[in-house]
Amino acid sequence: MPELPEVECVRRTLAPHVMGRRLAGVEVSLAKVARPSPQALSQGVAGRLVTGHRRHGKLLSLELEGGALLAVHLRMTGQLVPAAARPEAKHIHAQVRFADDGPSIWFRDVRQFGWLGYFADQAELAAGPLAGIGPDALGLPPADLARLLAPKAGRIKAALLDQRVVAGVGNIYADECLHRAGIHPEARPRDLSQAQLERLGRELNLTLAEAIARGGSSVSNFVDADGRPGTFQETHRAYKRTGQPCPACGEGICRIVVAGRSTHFCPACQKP
DNA sequence: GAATACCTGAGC
DNA sequence: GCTCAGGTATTC
Repeated sequence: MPELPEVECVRRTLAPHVMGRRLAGVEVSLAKVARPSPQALSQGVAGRLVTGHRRHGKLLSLELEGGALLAVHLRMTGQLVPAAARPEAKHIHAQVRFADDGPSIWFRDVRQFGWLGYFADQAELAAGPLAGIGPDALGLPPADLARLLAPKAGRIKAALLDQRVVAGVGNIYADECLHRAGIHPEARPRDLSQAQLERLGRELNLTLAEAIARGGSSVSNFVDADGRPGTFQETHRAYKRTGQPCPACGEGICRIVVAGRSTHFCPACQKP
């Protein structure tokens, strides 16, 4: 968290705050959040217009005049908040400033895992944070997901969380789409049918699209770039619902650990 | 492919 | 005061 839907919501709400504005620099108060360094980040972006915005998996990037990019990874608790949202003063590690002296964008991150980076062009981004990353999960044809998963010998949940297989799925949406597809999180993709894997692909697409429509899941401190939380957590069927009834059959939701991650599933709907 | 490190705050 | 939360790089 934030995962693909939350990053997508940040992208969409951030756009009106930054598009067409000229950057002045980035003031960094915690050096490790700046890549490759606070100086290189600030000098790299300074003077450039923001001309576009993209997302690949959980990585957000602003396209700058001349082909350079300002990329942001929110990791666990990162937030991008415009000054208008009156962010809490604590845990703000960087301020993205604009030449028009208008409102800055603040980078806030309680756990300090997230980062902002300057990349000279798409190739540098592709060779860096996007190296080895699989196709974006949003809109991925179910047959493609099935083909990517089919040869995997490990647990299906581990494969979904592996960004090299498919980009953007984290713990919440892995549990949610496995529940909707009726697949046990410890199942091995290799042992599943083509039909089961394609159903998973369809459910993943539906889950991500619904989550985006509801502004994402706010399970810890997630807010979009307008400071607003999402509501998709209200419709979670498995994630963090240990002991509560499965919405499909009424059985109690179970919690186990898979791939080192807390995992929630219905023992009746998701038989091994 | 699994364990560990990185972090801080929430909840016991 | 302890455990847990979890995305990803690193290390076994």
